[in-house]
Amino acid sequence: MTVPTGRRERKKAATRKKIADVALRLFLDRGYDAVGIRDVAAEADVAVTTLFSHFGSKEALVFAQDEGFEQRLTQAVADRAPREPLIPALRREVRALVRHCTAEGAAPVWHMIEESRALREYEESMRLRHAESLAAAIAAAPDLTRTVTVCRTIARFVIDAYALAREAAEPDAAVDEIFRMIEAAWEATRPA
Amino acid sequence: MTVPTGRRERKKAATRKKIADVALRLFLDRGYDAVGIRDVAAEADVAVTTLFSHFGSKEALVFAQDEGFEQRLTQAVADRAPREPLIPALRREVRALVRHCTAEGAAPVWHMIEESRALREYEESMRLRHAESLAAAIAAAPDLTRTVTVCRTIARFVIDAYALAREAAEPDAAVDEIFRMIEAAWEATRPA
DNA sequence: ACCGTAACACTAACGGTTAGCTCTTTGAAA
DNA sequence: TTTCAAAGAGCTAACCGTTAGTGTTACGGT
Repeated sequence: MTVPTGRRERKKAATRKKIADVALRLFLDRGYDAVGIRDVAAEADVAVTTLFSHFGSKEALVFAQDEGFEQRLTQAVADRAPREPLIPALRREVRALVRHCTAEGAAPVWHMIEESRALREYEESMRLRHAESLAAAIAAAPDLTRTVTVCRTIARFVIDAYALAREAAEPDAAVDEIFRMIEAAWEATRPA
Repeated sequence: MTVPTGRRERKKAATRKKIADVALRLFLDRGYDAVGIRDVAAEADVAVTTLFSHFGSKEALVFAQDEGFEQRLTQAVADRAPREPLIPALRREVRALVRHCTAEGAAPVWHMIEESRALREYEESMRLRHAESLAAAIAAAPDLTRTVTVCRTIARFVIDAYALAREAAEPDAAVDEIFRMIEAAWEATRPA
């Protein structure tokens, strides 16, 4: 076992962070499409291949910050207080996530994402992965006995709520409105 | 106004069809990733630029067949019998769509789609567009008075149902199970 | 018969991504 | 301490999807 004080890991993390920071700065500065991978690599003073060893694609550079998004949702399910109902816990977490990305400073980034088709597609694909994780977390909760299909369905609905509320004129109200629907859908699956 | 008997249009349609057919054959034969755009163009005896004037991307070649998917959903909403409730009409249509693509002959194509990351992402993106169209159709129905957010939410749920049922072990049963949830969600939004 | 234009073709390039190989650093076994 | 294997990083060169630029042909409306 290696003690977590690796110097390698620190260097690697530093390189990764530097690339992500440089990339975001350039993208916001000149526009996502106007900045090439080679530009980012040059400005971060790394080789193109190094950049791709840290990030799977150009789009991934933009979403490097919001890692843990996935974890927050699954933990909201797993870390509930005993017997706390599922849907309110998820609503609370989704509201927090929506607030986080409709906050002041985040506006330029989300604007950029909506502008670029590639970034939109990448985020949609990310959301699906998150939905799968969430479905697994719901299925694993010992106090919730539902079919696999129900778990996957509710997970998708929750992710939809996040996506839709973010785009709504009044995000908080939209979260409430959509979660009333999700609550009803969940209740309809209560086993006899 | 032009009479629809143009020879040009027939030729164009023939070229388009030939490209799509050749592409699908090659993809199923050698695998999606192993076949390049230049291969398809050469085999269909057209220039690469011609191919791209008919199809927006390599992925679009695969989905050339299922055009009208979008229309079927929006028409299921618009063409309801007077006072026919929304959700059963949508369930009927979704069931038909799911059956259509879980039928015998379609299996190799869907297998190919699930294998390729690019194709999966493309289809997800397509589904989102379909959800937006469906939301517009629901919002435009004169007998359904709901907020914009509710319309968009229900539309997403319906598209989710389609996607999830397709992957389920028993697609028909999954459609029923998910639509019970959607029905409940929709009822919860009934105005006082 | 004539003209405008839509379809198609060709070349060349751009930009994301990867393969192949080398060099250096680092952590740990000998 | 010395040595070694592996991981990080680099370079070159290429592949592949996609597009711009520029003609050329053939059809349809007048």
